[in-house]
Amino acid sequence: MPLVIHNTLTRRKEEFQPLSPGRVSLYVCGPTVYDLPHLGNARPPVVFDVLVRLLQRDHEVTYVRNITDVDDKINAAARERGIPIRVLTEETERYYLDDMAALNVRPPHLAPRVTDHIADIIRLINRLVSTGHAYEVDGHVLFEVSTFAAYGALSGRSIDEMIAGARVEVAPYKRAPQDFVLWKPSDDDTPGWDSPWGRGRPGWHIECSAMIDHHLGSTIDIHGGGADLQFPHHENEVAQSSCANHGHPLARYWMHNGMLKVNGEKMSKSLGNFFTVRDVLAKAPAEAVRLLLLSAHYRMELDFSDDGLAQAKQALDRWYRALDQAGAPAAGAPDPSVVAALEDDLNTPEALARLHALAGEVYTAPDDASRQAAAARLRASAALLGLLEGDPAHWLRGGEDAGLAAEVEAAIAARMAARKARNFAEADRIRTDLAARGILLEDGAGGTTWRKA
RNA sequence: GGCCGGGUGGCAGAGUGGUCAUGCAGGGGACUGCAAAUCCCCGUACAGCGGUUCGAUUCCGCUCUCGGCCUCCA
Repeated sequence: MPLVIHNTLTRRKEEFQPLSPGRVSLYVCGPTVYDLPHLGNARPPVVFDVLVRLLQRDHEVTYVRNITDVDDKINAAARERGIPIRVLTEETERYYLDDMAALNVRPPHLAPRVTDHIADIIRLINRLVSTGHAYEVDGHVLFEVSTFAAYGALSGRSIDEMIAGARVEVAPYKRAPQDFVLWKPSDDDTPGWDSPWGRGRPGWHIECSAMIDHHLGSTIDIHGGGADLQFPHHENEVAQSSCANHGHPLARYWMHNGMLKVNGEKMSKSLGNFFTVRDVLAKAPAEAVRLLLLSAHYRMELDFSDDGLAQAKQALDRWYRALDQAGAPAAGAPDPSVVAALEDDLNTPEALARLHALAGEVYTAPDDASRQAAAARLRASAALLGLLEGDPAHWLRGGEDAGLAAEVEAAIAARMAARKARNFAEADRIRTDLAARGILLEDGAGGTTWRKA
């Protein structure tokens, strides 16, 4: 089955064909590092991590996710905290990478920083100025939107509509209200770099165009990001890059993930209704958080709730228990049904339903051999989603607390003896005591096993 | 106001022009000394109103409603 992707450019599903067979270039907009990432910020990395895992089965993937470390919000945050900008951005980048690692997001192949690409940005702007797509006014360089006929194609809006919207910033130096900044002057207290237009810093959108151009070339296969970036960010990227590259399209497939919501509203810094990834990791296992983020289709909105988190944990309990019962998992191949679900525009809910079916096969297997085969398929299938890669015993019984394990085993033995003697009051007392400490016993055909609640 | 995307059983959440999602919760049963786990069975769900059709939750139109973007945003 071929991979099918919903392309924002055409608003329909299309069969994915990379520009060069067997090779895929992917760019996803990364974080602006001024504050701890919230759960909504984690959705694109998790979603596109699954895409990369899927693509890597038969493609050589080059995945770039930038770090934006030049931005006015960064400047403001650093000023507020009274720390150097560099300290803030490095600290925040560290937090971001740690949080993503906790969510089992594999690092991208390249994670370029804007500060390392100022020269590329200046060169790109120069190309736009010299070809008449950008103009300089008082140290500002602006992109002249009217020079790009296809402007609005990605986000599906016309310039007329946007002007009618009248919320576009109308700065006196702009030739037209929809023109946007490529370069702006910096005062002495603001980070800046020397340029043909004086000391200044890049505008918001140009960085991505410059880094894509530098690392991946003029046309990439897939560009991803949050739906809220579709306009103006991605629209402006398209305009800049196309105009700087003789009309070559920036990306052939655009993918946008839906917003994470809290109580029906978009989770966002400005609304203040956000949970940082750290907040959430404090109350649920990281893998449950990852599962929750994959429990709705990536293009749909996803309402975050503690109940959803609890359900995700329950599902993992069931799956890990299946793996645990099957013994040491052998290497396996993913189940075709899971692959097919993911190849259908990353239908993770369907894939998760298949995982439940595979777990059922483990539980109903007639013999050890078929049970292990089913478990191997479950594990390999889940790995495409970045799930069930941990040790089942660790998930169910916790870390290497040998003392606890020995103690529980001793209690289980004592209970077994009481049961043999038909002293059920004593047996139940032992079980109840353990339950009070969060240890649950499960009597199976092969003896009694235990797990943490 | 303009543009875009949703409204599916108690909840979460896929999908389809004509017997099935799936998970959680709930009910019944099996197993068990009892639990837990697991297995089996169980729900006239597709916002409303029209239309197309032999047949629509699925296609079309309208209405209501929720959210996103249009300003920083993943």
